Order: sequence, then structure tokens, then C-alpha cells
Amino acid sequence: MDSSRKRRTSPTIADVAELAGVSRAIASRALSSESRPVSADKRARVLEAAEKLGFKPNLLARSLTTKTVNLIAVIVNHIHDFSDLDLFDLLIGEIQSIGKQVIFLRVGSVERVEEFLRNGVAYHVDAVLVFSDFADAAKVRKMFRNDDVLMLNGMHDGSSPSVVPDEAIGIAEAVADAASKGVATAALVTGRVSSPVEQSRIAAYKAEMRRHCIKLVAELRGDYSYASGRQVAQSDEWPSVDAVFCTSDAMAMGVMDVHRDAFPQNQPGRFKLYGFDNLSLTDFEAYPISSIGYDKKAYIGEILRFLTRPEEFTNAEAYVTVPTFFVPRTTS
Amino acid sequence: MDSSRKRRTSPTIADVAELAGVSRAIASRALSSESRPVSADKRARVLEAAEKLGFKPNLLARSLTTKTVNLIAVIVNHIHDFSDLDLFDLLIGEIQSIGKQVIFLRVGSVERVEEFLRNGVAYHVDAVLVFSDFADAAKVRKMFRNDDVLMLNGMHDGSSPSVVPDEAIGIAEAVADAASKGVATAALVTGRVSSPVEQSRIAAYKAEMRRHCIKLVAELRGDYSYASGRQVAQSDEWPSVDAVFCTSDAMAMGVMDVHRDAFPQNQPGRFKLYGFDNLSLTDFEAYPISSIGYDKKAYIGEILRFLTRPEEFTNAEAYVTVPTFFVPRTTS
DNA sequence: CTGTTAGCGCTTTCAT
DNA sequence: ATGAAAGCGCTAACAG
Repeated sequence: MDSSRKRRTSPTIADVAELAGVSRAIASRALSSESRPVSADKRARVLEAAEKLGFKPNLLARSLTTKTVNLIAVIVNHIHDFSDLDLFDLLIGEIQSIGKQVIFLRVGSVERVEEFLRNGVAYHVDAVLVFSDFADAAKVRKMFRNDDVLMLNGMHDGSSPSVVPDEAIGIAEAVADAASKGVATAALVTGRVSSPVEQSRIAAYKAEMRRHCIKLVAELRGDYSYASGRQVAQSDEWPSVDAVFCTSDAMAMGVMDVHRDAFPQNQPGRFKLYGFDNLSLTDFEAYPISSIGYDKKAYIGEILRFLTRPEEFTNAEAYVTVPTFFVPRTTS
Repeated sequence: MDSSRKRRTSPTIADVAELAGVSRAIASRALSSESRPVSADKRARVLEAAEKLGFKPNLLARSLTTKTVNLIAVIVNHIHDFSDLDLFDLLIGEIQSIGKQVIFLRVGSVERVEEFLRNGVAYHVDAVLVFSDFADAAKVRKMFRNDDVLMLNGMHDGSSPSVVPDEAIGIAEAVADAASKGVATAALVTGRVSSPVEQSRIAAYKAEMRRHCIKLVAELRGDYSYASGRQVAQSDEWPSVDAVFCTSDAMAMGVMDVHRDAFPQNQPGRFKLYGFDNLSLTDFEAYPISSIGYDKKAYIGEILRFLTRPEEFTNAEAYVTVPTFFVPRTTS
């Protein structure tokens, strides 16, 4: 019956210990990644036995005692939250390189988010990276253990650690660029104004325009998407201005396609066009849109610092900032 | 000291039971999603206690006895494997809607994949969706329990369940479209020819061209990316043909940008251009590329059927196919 | 260095 | 309907 048990389920550390002729504790130590004291020959026997049996530690059982699962939760509204895919690809790669795996939560369309999370594995991960704005910092802090949560959605309230691109820098550079080129009137195409991030973004644009005496002629409302950019650009309210600032590259692409005739190949367009996000798409020849970006490596570096040394994010450094910068292309 | 314990760690079911004045077993039953026999008043007390304590079941501990974690692993090479983000977004949403969460593995740059997986939680998930071609079906089958693995990378070998878009259909339609428009010569821009999927894709194009007496003048090698499309289009080997078939939309976009002058707005181009994947980008005005796509909803529907009723995928139905279709746009 | 002994938090017989 | 008790697989004291 012992063998029948072995046949059904995969071998446990007890099986390994038995085959190696040692106690379970010794087997555990020999198999541990940290160097626990075990005599050389026993360690060898254990390793051999484990190999022979094809032993795979049950990490779930392990986590029960070690209180750590090597699992990081990433919470987003939608996949598109990662305005650039490369960021996501890089992030997962880096997290995996420190031996952790990523559990991915899309809360965009989940009604009872809290209950959903509460009943899932996500509640017991080592850390939570919050890109979604499904809840404010205080609520998230209540839902999880605070020191395990990193707010990446801009919804920090001063008491939750967070890393955020400092958008004001790039915006200032972009508006200064426009001013230096004689822009006197401008339009602003915005996204979801309900979001705090968007609000401060808009505020930054307005402040910089004031400073450079650029007159804000129109403020048009989109939703970050290509389609909304097109819609806005086709509407009756579309103004005649020297420059158009969009709070997303996708909207800028929509604007550009509607006014394609205003942008002759490799020549100054009828108006300057500025996007936001620095999507890799803007490297495509058809959408050479000047944009605002930030150093993804640096950004992810900070996130990884949080994951590996969370204690550095407890107090003063709880609010980390990554500079953004203006990326000139043909449309400006 | 009891209260001190409570303070440090989150409440367990024992705490709930104690507060409700019942045994742990009763608490467990009352909290269970399945309807176990518990008297109404005790159930109410347990629920109230759980609510009051903010009890969150530790699913990892639960999985130790139930042998199920409600976790699905999704293995990809890189994020870009999802040629269309929408697919991924939809997939995760659907998986979550059946109460499971997704653990995301990017194996593109992980050297010792097997070891990496083996040492992670991913090894203990309920099911594995393999988009990556990091290993062939036989090896994957050996790594995981076979009935838990769904091959989505085209690397099926007849004994692993898999669902695959039937690319031959769409390719036949695309080539037929070209033939009907008088195309007599064509070039083929391919991706990584090492991949079996790509090989059969290429074979399908060739067979259809033969059938329609379209002469394959050149076969150029890219790597699916926009950049490689550009590179190929700029090379000396670039032929003068009636049609160019690319095995990815990204490469077609690169080709289009290099030969932008060959594609006047809303008019027949100097040559027909066909992509593959039906990226949502091809709905953008700047890249109106005819392409080959499939019904994402149907595809994901099959994946979910596997997740919810795996027994249906054991024998005859182990190899499921989703039809592809040609999507005409301005470039053809 | 090694083995024994307790658990981790939860579910599940099995009596009652 | 209920509770006691036995684990799930593993690690961490604690004595030797």
C-alpha cells in the first residue's frame, strides 16, 4: 500500500528520506537552497535519491511554514494599462530573475474585487504591485499588509510606498519645445479626467502653457484610445491651433490620421503634435510623434529594489520618483 | 499571548470558530462554497464572525488537502507572443470569471526553464496553458501531468490536447483573393523558420500558390518583427512582384512603410500586401493591411472548455481546431 | 551533524 | 448536525 500511494501522488520528501536512509529533516536540509549543516555523504545520498525519484518539492506546503511563496501579484485594470508592452515583458523577466513568479490580476471587469482577491491565492503573495486604480491607497493598505504593497498607479497618499514617473519634468520640456518654436495657441486632448493622475497631468500642461504664454484655446475630452483621438479630431470643436498636446500617444495617433494631410513626410506639419507615453509604436514611420517617456529600466529597477529590500521603502524613501523626458520626433 | 498572535498574523479559521463558539470543522463547512450540512444559526454566527475578523482563507493551506489551488499557469516566450493584446486580456478575464487566477510565466530568456518551473508555484497549478514553444509536447507532458496541459503553440504531437487555429483556411482564402485579382508573381516574407508552426504556414502558402499558378519569386527571411520587415523590404533582394505575403502583420507594416509611395491613400497599390494575425493595429488608418485572423472568442471558448471540462479533451477531441479567415483591407 | 517532535491553516473522515 | 482527531508536505526548533 505504500507503493500504491507513491504511484498515485508524486514523491514527497519523506520518500526521498526513506530511499536515502536519513530522516526527513536531513533530507529537507540537503535539499534546501541555503546551506544548512549536513554531512557530505548524506547530502549526496539525498540528492541522488531526489534525482532518482524525480522529487519536486511542494512549494505550497513549504510556504505554510516559511510564510513566503515567492509569488508577486501584479494588479492591473486591463492589460493595456501597461502603455508599453516592453515594460511588462521586462518587469516579469526581472521578477523571475530573482526567483519569484508573477500572478496576474485583471480587475477591470471584476465587480466584487475585494471578495475576488480575498478568495484567491493573490491574498497570500509576498508582495503586490498595484498598477490598477481600483482602490485608493488607504483601502489597498487595509486590504493587504501595507509593507507588501507598492502603489504604481499614482494613487499614493504619502503613507504607502510608491514609485511614480515624475511627469511634470517631461511636460515642461515638451511645452518649452513648443514655445521655442513659436507656438502661441494650443489645444489639449485629455483622457479620463476622473483619474487623479490625469488631473495632475492636465494641471502641469496648463501651468507650463501659462508660463510660456501659450494660449490654451480648447480642451477636448477623449479616453486615451486611438478611436477617441480620431473622434475628437473630427468633431466640430476641433480648433485651429499651433500645437496639439495629447495625454496619450494613442490619441495623438488618431489625431494624426485624421489630419494626415497636415503632416507631409519629413516636413514641418501644419501644427505641432505632442503625444504622451513614448510608445514603441511612435518609432514606426507612420506615427513619428513627439512624446514624453521615462527610463523603463530605472523604473523597473526601483520596483525590484522594493521587492528585494522593502525595508528601504518604509519611511523617507516611501515615495520614489523616476524622471520623465521629452522625446522629439518629426511632429514637433 | 493569544491576542498577541492574532495581532501579528491574520486571523485563521480557528479564530473564527472560537469567536462563533463552534468547532473548526463547523466553521470550515459554513465557510465552504459547497453546501455542507450546518445548522442555520451556527452558519450565521460563523459568517458573522468571519466578517468581523476580516477572515481570509489561506488558499495555500487549503490546497494542501484539497489538491487544487485554483491557479492556472500561462507560459509564453515573450509577452509579444500574444500577437494581439486583446486575446490575452480576454483570456485572463474569462479565467478569472470561473474563479481561478492566472500565474504568468515568461520563459523567453530563462535558461534552465525546467528547473525554474520546478522550483516555483507554477508546478502545482491546476492547469498549464502553453503558448511558448520552449519544449515539445512530449517533454511538456513529462514535466507536468499530461491531462493538465493544453498545448496552444501548435506543437501538438497527437497525444497532448491542443487547440490551434486552422491557418490553412485563411491562407487559402488570402491566396485565392490574390489570384482573383490577377496576381501572377509573389514574394513570401517569413518568420523564424525553425518553428514548426511557421513551417506549416509556409507550406500552406506554397501549396495554395501552386494551385493558383502564382509564381513564388522570392522567399525572404524575417523574424516577425516590424524592424525585420523593413530590413527585408530595403534589401537588394527585394523583388518586383504582384503580391507580397508576410507571415506576420508587423513585418507587413515594415514592408508598407518602406514602400509607402507604392500605396496611395485609398487606391490600389503597386503591389498587393497581405499580413497575418489581424492585429488591431491594422484597423489604424496608416496600416490598412489585409490579413488573416480567427475568432478570438471561439478560441478562448475552447480553452475555457478545457479548463472546466478537461475530460472532454482526453481522446478524440484532444485536437481542437478554430477556423481562420481572410480579412480584406485596402492593401489587397 | 543528526533525528525527533511540533506545528503551519485547512479539510475531512469518523464517531457521536 | 456536530466535534475530535488525523493528516496534507514541509520546515524549524530542540535535544542529542
